[in-house]
Amino acid sequence: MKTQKYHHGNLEKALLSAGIREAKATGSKNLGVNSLAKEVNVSPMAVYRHFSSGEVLRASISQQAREELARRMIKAISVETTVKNRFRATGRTYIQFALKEPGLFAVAFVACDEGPKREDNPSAWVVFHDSILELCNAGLIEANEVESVAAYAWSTVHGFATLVAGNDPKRPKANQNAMESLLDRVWFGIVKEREVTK
Amino acid sequence: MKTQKYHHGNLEKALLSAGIREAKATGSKNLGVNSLAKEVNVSPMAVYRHFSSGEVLRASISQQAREELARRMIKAISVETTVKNRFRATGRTYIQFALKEPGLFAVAFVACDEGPKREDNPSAWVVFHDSILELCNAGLIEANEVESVAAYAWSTVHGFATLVAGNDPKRPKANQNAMESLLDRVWFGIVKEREVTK
DNA sequence: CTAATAATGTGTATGCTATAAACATACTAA
DNA sequence: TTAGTATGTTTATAGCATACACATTATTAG
Repeated sequence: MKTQKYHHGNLEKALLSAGIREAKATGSKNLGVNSLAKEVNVSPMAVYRHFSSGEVLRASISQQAREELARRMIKAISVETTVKNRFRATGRTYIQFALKEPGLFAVAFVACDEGPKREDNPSAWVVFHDSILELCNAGLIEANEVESVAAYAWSTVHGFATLVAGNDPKRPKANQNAMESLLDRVWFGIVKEREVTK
Repeated sequence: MKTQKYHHGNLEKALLSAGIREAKATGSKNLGVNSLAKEVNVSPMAVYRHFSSGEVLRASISQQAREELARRMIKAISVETTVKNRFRATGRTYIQFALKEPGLFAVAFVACDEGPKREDNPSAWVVFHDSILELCNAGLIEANEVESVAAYAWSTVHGFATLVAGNDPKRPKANQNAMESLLDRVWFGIVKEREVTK
């Protein structure tokens, strides 16, 4: 057996996995080069063969976290049958992600200047935006409203998720009712008076 | 003249001021114990006479930033004459704070576990919440809606501010129109169909 | 007023982190 | 096989937070 072979095999993936594991457990703490290197039984400098800096490593972990969110959104959408429900499912999934995986969520959306700015694949933003284009195609909103609706709905859901995932004592109560009530209000903010007048 | 006196005079306040200055300039970078100590011409260890750790120092700087936001909200409210406009002014001020002072905004709302959790004074949250209680007293929303409206409106405004202050390429356009359009939608999400039916 | 004490500063030492440079090993392709 | 490339390790440097010992000033009690 060559348990301790010189070359790791797939250090890059191992580091990202370790990062995700740590993020789930403790959020953005413990995502340093040294601690992650130790976690995968490799010397700290080995990390730099795969990531040009600790910041870049963390940016990649962050991207992985966002892509995990996007996958959950896609899965949630797939079982819905109406455009309105698909849209709503993206928001619900986003908030539930923050509730179930607060550490991952925190890592996913830290502001980071670094990183090669690769596009997330899949991208939560794209999934979300597409669900709004669907609303437009279905005639529920006007074409010239798409961007403002996107900014509004994304802001609300992201803000709520941030608050419930955080540890602020003033954070909103994070139960199912509060979430659905929020999504109700988002919907009213999107359709404005149209729904009630028609 | 005793320019270089042994005791500083008011090191605590000087450190907080230096922190706010740095935050305005570069956000949460450069808020380390050493760099702030150097900025006020004092040895690093002197900092610990006033803050038990670097984290506590940063938490205090963060609190100062939030209080600055609260003061701007109070000022903005003071010139408005209707409950609706006062409410709207809190949201507008919040977003403009993020636009004009992105570094300060970032520092104000970093999730921090540390710090003695003193109440902000004045508190942006309290100012905002009070403006919603005013909506209730004016009969624009029901008493049992206050908390859900607060969570919703705070989430939307906070989320939008976070996005426009950040450097995400997907961030919403940060112009005056986008902000007012967002505030319009928030209002529809609050009053739902009541305004159009009455 | 003076001496003890508390408050607030400095200097030095330790251990942690990031990362540069040089060297070692393993994989791959001519 | 052997040269070259990819991927590790070791060692060294520099910065940061912070403990500990000591210095200076401010305050307060006798």
